[in-house]
Amino acid sequence: MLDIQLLRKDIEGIAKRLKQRGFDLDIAEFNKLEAERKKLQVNSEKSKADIRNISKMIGQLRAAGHGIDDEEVGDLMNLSVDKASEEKEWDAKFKLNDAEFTRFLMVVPNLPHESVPTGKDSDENVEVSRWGEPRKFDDFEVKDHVDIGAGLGLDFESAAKLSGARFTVLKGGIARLHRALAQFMLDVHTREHGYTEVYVPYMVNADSMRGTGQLPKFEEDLFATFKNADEKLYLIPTAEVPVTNLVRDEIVPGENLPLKFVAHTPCFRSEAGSYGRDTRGMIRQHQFDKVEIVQMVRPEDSYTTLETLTGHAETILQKLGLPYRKMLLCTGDMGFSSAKTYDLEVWLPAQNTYREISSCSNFEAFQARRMQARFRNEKNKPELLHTLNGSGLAVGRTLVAILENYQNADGSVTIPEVLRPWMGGIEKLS
RNA sequence: GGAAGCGUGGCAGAGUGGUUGAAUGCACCGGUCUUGAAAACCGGCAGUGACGCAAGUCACUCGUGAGUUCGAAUCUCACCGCUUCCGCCA
Repeated sequence: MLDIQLLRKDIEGIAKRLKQRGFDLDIAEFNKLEAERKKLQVNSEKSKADIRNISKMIGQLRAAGHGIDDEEVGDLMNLSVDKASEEKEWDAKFKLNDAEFTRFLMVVPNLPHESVPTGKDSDENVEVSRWGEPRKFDDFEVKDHVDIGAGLGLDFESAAKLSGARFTVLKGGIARLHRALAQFMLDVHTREHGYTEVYVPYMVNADSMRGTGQLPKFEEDLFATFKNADEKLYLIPTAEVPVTNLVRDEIVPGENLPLKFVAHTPCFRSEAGSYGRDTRGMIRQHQFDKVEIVQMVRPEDSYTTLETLTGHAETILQKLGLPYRKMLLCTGDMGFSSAKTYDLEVWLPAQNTYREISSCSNFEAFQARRMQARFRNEKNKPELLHTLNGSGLAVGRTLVAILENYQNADGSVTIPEVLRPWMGGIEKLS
C-alpha cells in the first residue's frame, strides 16, 4: 500500500510514476473520495467531542451532588441524545467512505524505484550481468529434462493420474536429488549467509495474503481450502507470505534488524491465465518447492540489501556451476508489490535460452505498511521497516537445470560435486 | 469434542460505570552526583489518525465486533486467540 499522505500531496506525480508500470490511477475518483473524507471525518469527530464534553459536565454535576432528575442534568442529557443521532449519521457515512478508500488503495501497485528502467513488458528488461559459459553439446543431441528424466524416475503420468496436469512425481535418485538441492541451499544460506531457518504454515489466512499483496487483487492465482463454511485458508504461493508476515503487527527492537530468514516450503499456484504455456515438463507446476530468503531491514539499508540478497541467490547458482544471467526488470514487468526486482535466469540448453529461476525484490515499505510491521528507530519511535525477498532458489527449476546441463551422452546425469555430500557420495544418476 | 479460566501500554501488573488514555514497577531516554561506571535522586516516556503555515487542538484505540447508557477498560451478547483439565488422535 502506498502512503496516503503522498497521494494527498502529489496525486499527479504519483499517477505519472504508476503510469510507467502500466497502471492508470483514477485521479478523479481519488479527489472525490478525499473531499468527502475530509468533510465526513471532521464532522464526525466534532460530534464525538461534543458528546464527550456534555457527558463530562454531567459527571461533574453528579459529583457535585446534583440528582438525575435535576433539571440542569436533564437538559444536558437531552442535548447529548440529539448530538448522538447527528454523530451516528456522520460516522456511518465516514465509515462507508473509509471502506471505499481502502478498497481503492489496496489495488494500487508500488511505485517503481528511480533506478528501474521504464518499459512495457519482459522484452524491455535489462541484462545486468552474465555468469558461466553455456556448455557445448557437439558430440550428442541435447535432450530436455522430460526425456532425460524419463529413465531416472521423473514421472508425469502417475502425477496426472493422482492430481491432473501440472504435477510431478519423483522416484528414486531423482527424488533424492530434489531433496539434496533443498538441503544444500538451506545449508549455504544458514551457514554462509547468516539466515535463520524457519518452518512455517503452508496454509495462511486472508490477512497474511493481504499483508504481502497477493490479496485482494490476485485471488484467482491462489488455491484455497475451507476450514469450515465461512473460514477460508489459502495455500501459500511462496514462503514469502508466511515468513514476511512473521513481523505483521509487530514493533521490532531496532537492534534486532536486519532480520534474515530462510525457509524451504512447497508453493501452490493455480497458474490461471497461463494455459498452454510451459505445458511440457516441470517448469510450471501447481505445486513446487522453493527455498526462500527474506529480510526485514532499516529503510536506509534496503537497496544495498537488495544487492547482497541477490548475491546470495547467485551464490547457489555459482556453486552448482549453472550458467545464468541477471536481469533488471523494467517497470512494466515487475510484480505488484515490488519497487525494484532482479530476476536470475538459468541456462537451459534444451530450450537454448535462459529461464527464470529466482526473483529478488525490494518492497520498501509497501508490504510493511499493509502489515503494520515496524521497528523502533533512534528516536525510539516506531517506523515502518523495509521488506525484501528472493528465491534462493526455486528447487524444481534447479532440478530441471541440473538434469539438462549435466546430462551425458549415455542418458545419465552427473551430480555436481557440491551436492554429493547430500547424495551419499554418488557421482551419477543413471 | 466437553469443562473452567484469561486477554490492559515495549514487558510485568493495578484498575468493575463518571474530569482514566489508564496507578505502580521494570525497561528506555535526558539530567544531577562521580575521575569514570554502578547505585541513588530528579525529569521525560503508548500508538494511530484528522485539522492547522505553525504553536497547538481534537478524535480513535484496554483481543475484535455489536449492544445497553447522557457517559464503558469496567455491564450484555457474539466472535477470535491463549492457558489448564478431560476425551480423541499423527
